[in-house]
Amino acid sequence: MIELTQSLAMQSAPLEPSDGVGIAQQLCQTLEDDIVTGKLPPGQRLEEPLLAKRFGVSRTPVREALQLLTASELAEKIPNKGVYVSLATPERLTAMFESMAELEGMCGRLAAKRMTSGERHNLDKLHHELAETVRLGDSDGYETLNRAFHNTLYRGTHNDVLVDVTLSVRRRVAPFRRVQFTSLSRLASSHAEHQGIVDAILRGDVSAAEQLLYDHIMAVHDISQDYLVSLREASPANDMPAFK
Amino acid sequence: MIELTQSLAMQSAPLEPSDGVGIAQQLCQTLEDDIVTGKLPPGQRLEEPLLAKRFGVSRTPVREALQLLTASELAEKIPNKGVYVSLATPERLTAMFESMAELEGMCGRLAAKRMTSGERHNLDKLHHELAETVRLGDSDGYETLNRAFHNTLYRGTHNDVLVDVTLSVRRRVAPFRRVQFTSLSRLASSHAEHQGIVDAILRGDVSAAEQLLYDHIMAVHDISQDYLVSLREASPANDMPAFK
DNA sequence: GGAAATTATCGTGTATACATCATCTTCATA
DNA sequence: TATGAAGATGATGTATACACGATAATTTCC
Repeated sequence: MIELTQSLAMQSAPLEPSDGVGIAQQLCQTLEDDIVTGKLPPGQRLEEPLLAKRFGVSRTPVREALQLLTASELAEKIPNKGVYVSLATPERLTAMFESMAELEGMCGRLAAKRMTSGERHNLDKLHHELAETVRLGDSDGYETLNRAFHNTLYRGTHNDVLVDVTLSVRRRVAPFRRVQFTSLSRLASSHAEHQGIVDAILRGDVSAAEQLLYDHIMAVHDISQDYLVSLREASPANDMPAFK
Repeated sequence: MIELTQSLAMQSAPLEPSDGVGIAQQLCQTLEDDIVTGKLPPGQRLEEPLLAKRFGVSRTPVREALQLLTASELAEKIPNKGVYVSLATPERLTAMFESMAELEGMCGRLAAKRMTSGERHNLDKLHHELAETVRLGDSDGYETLNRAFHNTLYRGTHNDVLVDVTLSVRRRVAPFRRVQFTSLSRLASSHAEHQGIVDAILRGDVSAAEQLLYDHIMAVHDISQDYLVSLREASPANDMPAFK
């Protein structure tokens, strides 16, 4: 737990206030990245004074950033108790995965119906670029391109609201989905699943696209479930207070 | 526009700081109600100093409340420009309705599969209570019970995340969905549609439940679209600045 | 007289200070 | 020695003050 506290207390990037937008947004982005990448594990407490010191700003933008995180369900705010990185229960993780799978399936069905030929081509192109990262065993590269792959699918629905909703759920599951990329064999099977999805989209098979995407998401469920259990067992998360 | 400014400037409820929770949450709830009920029309600007004066609090909780509104997409925050009640474009309204319809259909499908007999009984009971409000022409009562009816459906999925997502989208469309209840004939047809939905749920017909709920939501689309157009034509909303 | 530049005003973004609440520690008493 | 209460400590919730940026009006110059 010491190293975690250190990582919170350590001075970080200068965070120039005269950037494109406010400091709070930058803070939120930074914290979000740290949460998704696991630097800030689920259950970790986020104290305003520490973060303020770390980034060399006052408490106000920190508060705002924490509020943004809370709004996107990446963190939990407990009145008079503090803010904590969200730590899901196994049941809630299952619920998140099922929702994600349903949403991806929905997007796939609509995308298979509505994507322009240009969009379909882009998807296929990303799929081939992903093949290269699999061959190299480049899990970081795969993760990045995989995100772009799915984003392309979402946007293929031509429904901005649906894109927003899907992205918000994906952000919530991201900290738990991420572990799949540590396994090279999972990388390969993920890519194999993509193949079927791309085929279905290209031939406009709405049912197949929906079903394959649903399965594609649920395939990661068990892996993440194990990861979550290990987190809840041996982590500083156990001192996370419950709601009253 | 004068009456709008007045409604913003007028002193309101005392807003005791020692309530159950923080002032910001109360503020957010109040503003949300005002937005949904149309007291604050889409496009209306929300200025921190005005709201602070109105509620007799400082700018800090006001800022927090506006941020919460922004997070739930009920308001838009434009850097260095202010916060405005969200005013959808016709395209975005269509996207919202389609998303809502897809989500309701999804919930209906899962609910038809998973609801306990007790839950199915509750749904049927609510349906009969709704019949009474239709007979009386009580549109306010219908709106309240209708909300409970759909909530019961969502919870029937036994998936908390899906419930959250669906509720968040419903909040976003609420200001535009609401106009349907002003027409008594729409009240009657809405209830007639519920009949088919309840039947499908009770007999566990997942496909019918999904399809009927999709149609049930989309039936309101045209009405709301007309309402939106009338809003955008004759409202102070036109001075709402665009993103840059 | 018109257009452009400058200044004044207003609102947001950030920082600092104060008040309130919760928790932890300590000391006294049974 | 154990238990409970009271004070100390620290974090959150709120309020006030200052800085920056934008917009609009006025003035000046062409």
